[in-house]
Amino acid sequence: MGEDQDFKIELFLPYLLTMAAEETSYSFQEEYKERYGMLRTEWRVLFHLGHYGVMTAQEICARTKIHKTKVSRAVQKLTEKRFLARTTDEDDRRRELLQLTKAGLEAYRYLKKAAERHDAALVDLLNKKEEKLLRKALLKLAGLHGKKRKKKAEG
Amino acid sequence: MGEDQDFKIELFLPYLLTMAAEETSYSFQEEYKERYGMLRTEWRVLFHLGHYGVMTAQEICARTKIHKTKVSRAVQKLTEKRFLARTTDEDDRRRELLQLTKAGLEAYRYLKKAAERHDAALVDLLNKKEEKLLRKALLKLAGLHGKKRKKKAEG
DNA sequence: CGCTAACAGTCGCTTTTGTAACTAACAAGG
DNA sequence: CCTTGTTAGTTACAAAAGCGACTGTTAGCG
Repeated sequence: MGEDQDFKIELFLPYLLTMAAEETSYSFQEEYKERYGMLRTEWRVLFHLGHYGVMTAQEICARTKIHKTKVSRAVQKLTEKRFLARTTDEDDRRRELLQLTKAGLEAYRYLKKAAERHDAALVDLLNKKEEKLLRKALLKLAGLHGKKRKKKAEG
Repeated sequence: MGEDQDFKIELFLPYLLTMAAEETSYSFQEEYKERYGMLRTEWRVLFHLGHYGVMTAQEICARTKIHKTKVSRAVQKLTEKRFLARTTDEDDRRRELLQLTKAGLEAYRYLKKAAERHDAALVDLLNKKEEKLLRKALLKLAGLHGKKRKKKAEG
């Protein structure tokens, strides 16, 4: 028992990714939590709206892979905070067009800058080659890569 | 509004890491969830005990950075499942020595193999260089690279 | 039209987490 | 021995996530 030499959990990719994600998210999380009382999903929704402009909840779901109930609740919270405004799409009354308010846009700009700072601090731990390959590999693993998946020759 | 070209959330490391972690954890999660009704923390505790042998909850906390209440609850669940046995350390009656039962050890062996399979499938998406640098970079970002374990016999 | 299916988004309930306060055991100084 | 402080682990309660079922709207089809 103990100390098998073969397979260590510390090198298991999902484990390693989770650890790295939690570790690196922590300090940035403080910013949006303390300054704006936001949760992670709220920050993500805010960021997407700031970045892409008007979107529906469904489009945010598709892009982030966050479940629709979670997005729905984040949109509620952001609305309460007066960071976003919702209007029914008159061409399809099921849809709601989401858009940041002025205050939301300000928060977005502030947090974007903060994110850039945090990202730079992290990149600082790596060398150029590592950074480049890391982002590339992560895009692949996250399934956010353009369909570059190699298909296995099937029978 | 929309489409700034400078900074994309998709390239923000904490975001990318979280996405990759969630994506890659999903399929493996099914295994321990469906087969053993385990939660993620339970699997991690099980794995550490299987890998390192007898440990206390506190040692698991230190190694995994999981909060002690979460570990405590995972230990409870694993005990209910008869996957681990606890004995008070008579040299320090605050401490509890945790050890896998036979059933726990079986589950550990099964899940370790499953983890190896999942890891291999992920590595398959990358090339050799990417894989090597990815793990190295992740260890750094996760703050786990300090502990270079010696090959010395276990003591 | 009237029916059924699909979709956008919300609500309610249960499970999990986070946080702080708690118990019990040790340790060190007087 | 007592006091005070620290550590291992648990418990209680509130916040958040997960998941199914619900409302209202559109789309397709006979």
